Amino acid sequence: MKRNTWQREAVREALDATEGFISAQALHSTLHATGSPIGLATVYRALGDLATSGEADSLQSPDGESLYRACTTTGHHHHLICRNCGLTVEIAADEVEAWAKRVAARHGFTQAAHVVDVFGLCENCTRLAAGE
Amino acid sequence: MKRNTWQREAVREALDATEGFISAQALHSTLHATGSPIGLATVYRALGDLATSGEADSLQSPDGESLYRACTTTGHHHHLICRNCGLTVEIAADEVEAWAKRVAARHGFTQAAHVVDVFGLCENCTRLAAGE
DNA sequence: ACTGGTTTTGACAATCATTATCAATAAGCG
DNA sequence: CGCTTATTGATAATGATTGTCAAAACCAGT
Ligand SMILES: [Zn+2]
Ligand SMILES: [Zn+2]
Ligand SMILES: [Zn+2]
Ligand SMILES: [Zn+2]
Repeated sequence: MKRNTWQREAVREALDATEGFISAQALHSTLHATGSPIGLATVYRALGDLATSGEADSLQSPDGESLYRACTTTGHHHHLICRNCGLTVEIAADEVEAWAKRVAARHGFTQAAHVVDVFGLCENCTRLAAGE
Repeated sequence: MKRNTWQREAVREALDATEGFISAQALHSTLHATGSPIGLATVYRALGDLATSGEADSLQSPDGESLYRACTTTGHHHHLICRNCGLTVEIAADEVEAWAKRVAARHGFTQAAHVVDVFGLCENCTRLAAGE
């Protein structure tokens, strides 16, 4: 059976309090900074569980790190992510869903899943970059 | 200046001879298997260069490995990949390109790039899986 | 509230891919 | 052919993630 521990709750809350995607390492640091003695391995496990149960979304950063986020939208969706500050916008893209399904079917592929993410500079970060 | 070495050529050829995406480690093994004494670090460097120069495409496997492929299509495109045998189909997706541009603009994002990949089971692997 | 069986934790070791070092090697130019 | 310098490769270093396993924490049942 699945037990409730303050550690899991702490991870859930820390993730909720985070704007944008964050790595397991970074979340662990954040927790430590606030005085929590939670272990690193536990953070990894909790994030993995949250992702599996669908309570959190996960994706691979361009350099291969796993990033997590507590999403407000419950269903399947995608993300528009600022590569500088991490600001994230959730995107519903029926158009892309249909396309993915269609293209897989056309080539005889089954059990198709897809990775669709857009990375860019948000309005703020664009301004800041321009001011350089 | 950029020099030509048999090592770089060997990597290029091995990549050309490979159907589907392959990791640096795997390509290094393949090369060794054919008798080449090329070093692992060199394979990493060569693949990185090929990817940078646009001669090879790269993407992150679902578990975070960097995979490379010598693509026939020169321009920007995406992939439909068999997660079992690695068979890869190159896909042009103007529809998705337009969508990505549109969604970024709508939220004030600039310098938008995108990751769009479809993973599934190819026709063959689907048959094999069914026969289990 | 106490207890026992089971799950979870966490410090630490182990893995695994990738990158950094740096002395030895080999392109390419004259 | 020599010189200059980019490239190589054995190996160490890094860094994220996972495995280990005894100790601690849960929680259902008493
Ligand atoms: Zn930003
Ligand atoms: Zn989707
Ligand atoms: Zn296949
Ligand atoms: Zn595209």
